[in-house]
Amino acid sequence: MGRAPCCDKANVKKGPWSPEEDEKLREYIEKNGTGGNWIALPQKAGLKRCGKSCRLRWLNYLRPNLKHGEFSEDEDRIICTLYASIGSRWSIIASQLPGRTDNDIKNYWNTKLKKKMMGMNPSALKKPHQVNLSPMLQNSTPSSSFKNNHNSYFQPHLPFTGSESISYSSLPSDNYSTFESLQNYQVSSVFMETSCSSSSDGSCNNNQINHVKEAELGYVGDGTFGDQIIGRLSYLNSGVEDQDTLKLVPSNAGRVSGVTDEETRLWGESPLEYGLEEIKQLISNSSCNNFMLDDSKTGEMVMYY
DNA sequence: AAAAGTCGCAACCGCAAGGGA
DNA sequence: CTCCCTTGCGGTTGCGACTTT
Repeated sequence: MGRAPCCDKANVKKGPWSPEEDEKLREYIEKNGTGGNWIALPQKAGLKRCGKSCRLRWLNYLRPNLKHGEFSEDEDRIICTLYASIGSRWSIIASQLPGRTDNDIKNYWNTKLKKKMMGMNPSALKKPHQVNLSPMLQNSTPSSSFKNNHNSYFQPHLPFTGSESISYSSLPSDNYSTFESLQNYQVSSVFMETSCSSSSDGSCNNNQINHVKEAELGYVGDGTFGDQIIGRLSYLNSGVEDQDTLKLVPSNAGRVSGVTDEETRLWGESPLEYGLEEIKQLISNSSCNNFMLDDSKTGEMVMYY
């Protein structure tokens, strides 16, 4: 027995939306809202469309304040940096680009930006596959493990609370060429501000301060500069659990020109500290060398390469 | 001028998660 | 606790527009 269809396929129209349908949908939602039920909406709005289709059309095209047209250099950089950090999690990426939808960004990445960034290195665009990160973490000697400021080594799961800051300062270093040199990283803030979301649900969590409940940290890369210590934060936020990704950057990193104060505010010290060359390298690393966290695994950390 | 190839975007599909009954 | 419904997400497809041969 198959999965129940979300709507009566025989009686719904598919394909491109006509201006009349757009108008009906826009008018209905502006007057009544979505009513929290997309499935029932098309019938109420007098549309012969699947609820999912209505939702998609509204979120990706009709919703107010959507930006259409060319992506700016800044947007390019944000997309590239985030893609290198978290992979194809378009909704998260979209949440950092007001007015852009996940679908927009996904299409833009797949059709233009990927080629723009990686034009000279097509082999870097092959599909990632998974490797298990656990052995790498387990086999790390103490000298190359991450220490927090209580002198304990990080495990893939490291619960912590409050505003404790994390720093890695015990390792020797005068260059960035080795794993050992991943030092002086710190979480610039464990109280992170989230920007207004433009993700496909259309919701908007303006400037909420989320209290970190738990962090999962892992080392991402092969030990060369451009690698990342990347992690995931769970928040305690008035009963609402949410997650975000953090990236630890060298505390002595300089600012990259062109990074706005607004971006810095949104991101603290993190991803936008990269210039285009570093981004390119990160993309290359994340799909060839290749490391992306798979958050579907919790007991052990998994990477793609 | 026409056919073939490529590109870009909108839309669809199916799975997983969330949440209420 | 389980089931079922709805939503959200990311991958994929379809197709019109444009370019090349």
